[in-house]
Amino acid sequence: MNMAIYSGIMSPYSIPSSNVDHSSNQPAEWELAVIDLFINAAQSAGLPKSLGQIYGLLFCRDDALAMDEIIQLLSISKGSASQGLRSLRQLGAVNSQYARGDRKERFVAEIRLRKLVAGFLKEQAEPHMEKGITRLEHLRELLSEEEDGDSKARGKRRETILSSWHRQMGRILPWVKMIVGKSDKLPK
Amino acid sequence: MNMAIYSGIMSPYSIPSSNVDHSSNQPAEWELAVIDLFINAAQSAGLPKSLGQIYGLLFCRDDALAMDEIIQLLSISKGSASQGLRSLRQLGAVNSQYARGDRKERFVAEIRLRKLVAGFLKEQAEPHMEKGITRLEHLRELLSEEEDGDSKARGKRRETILSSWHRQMGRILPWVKMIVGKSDKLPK
DNA sequence: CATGTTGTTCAAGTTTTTTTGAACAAAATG
DNA sequence: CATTTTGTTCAAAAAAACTTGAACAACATG
Repeated sequence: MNMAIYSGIMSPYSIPSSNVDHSSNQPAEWELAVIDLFINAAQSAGLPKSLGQIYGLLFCRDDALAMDEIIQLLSISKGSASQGLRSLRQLGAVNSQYARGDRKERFVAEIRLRKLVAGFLKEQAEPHMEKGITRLEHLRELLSEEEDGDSKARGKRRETILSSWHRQMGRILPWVKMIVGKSDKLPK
Repeated sequence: MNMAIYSGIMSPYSIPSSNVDHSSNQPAEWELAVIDLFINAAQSAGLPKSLGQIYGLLFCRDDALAMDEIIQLLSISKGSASQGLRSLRQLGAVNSQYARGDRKERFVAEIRLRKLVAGFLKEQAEPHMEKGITRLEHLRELLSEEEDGDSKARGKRRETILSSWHRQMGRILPWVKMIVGKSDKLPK
């Protein structure tokens, strides 16, 4: 860690006045508001709070942050930070860098909405569509085993509806990506 | 509970034997599979399991079901049924009917995907977009109070990005409705 | 208006999800 | 290769979400 800064003779809390320590600046009020905004966004997207928190912090900063800085700034545990960052990376919401001569991995937020949406769809929506196919097949199997009668006929009608829904939902995803993709560069 | 059905003495509410009691038919195997499918769909949309369960059951049936039938068929509590049905109605996923001369409210599933998606967006997505506006305003306020400097400038850049995202997300919703709206009648 | 039926509410119980932190692994350093 | 730094894992604790059921409200019926 930053032994040079915190250990030794210097009192633990003294900050070299000439050298502002960007990384452990406590979040400004507006940053806390942004973090809060992302906490809410995450939760409404069915993602854990800590994901929103971490992403929000990184979103606010210009410089990449290391894990220990994130832990300190957000007062979260090592475990949450590690797992949270892994999920965010998987979602494509965070990218990591290695500064040369530095052992720490540092993280920056992906701020292109297109990428964020694409990652979310790929990780969240697509798996469900996949699972949907399997389930529909299972349903067809069960129906084929059913003895002829009202129930079976009714089941077949339902299977038709579900297939149609599945098809239509599948159509939406590419469109969403496309619409968000447009004007990714901030318009003015 | 269904005293009328199960106890012999009270005749007024007994059901004529010639009339098959559709409503308390235990779900067929394929129906259980459909219910399970909706349980999963609900959970992946961030809705409670019981919503999926109830909707799934109604989706399978041609005839409207009363609350006590739902409770019996799914083995859930009165409370869950009542609250679940309320949420489903609010989402526009279920409609209720009153048969003449019957005190019970009976429920049927809305199966037009267009309506389902519209209801979901209206109840889930739109509120978040609204809240987003408020939060962005709050952020602007905080920033206007901030003293000039790097932090404020950075905050303003972030505010610009968030506004742009908000605008773009707002654009998606109508499109989704439109795309799903098309070919609502099952193609083929 | 007493009674039985239907539906709602909400505190308490249950289940599920998320977070924590200590133990462990990996990798750089001297 | 012993030590220090960095990062992961996972069992247990904490928190959040969901379900239950008993008490209550509303209302029709006789």
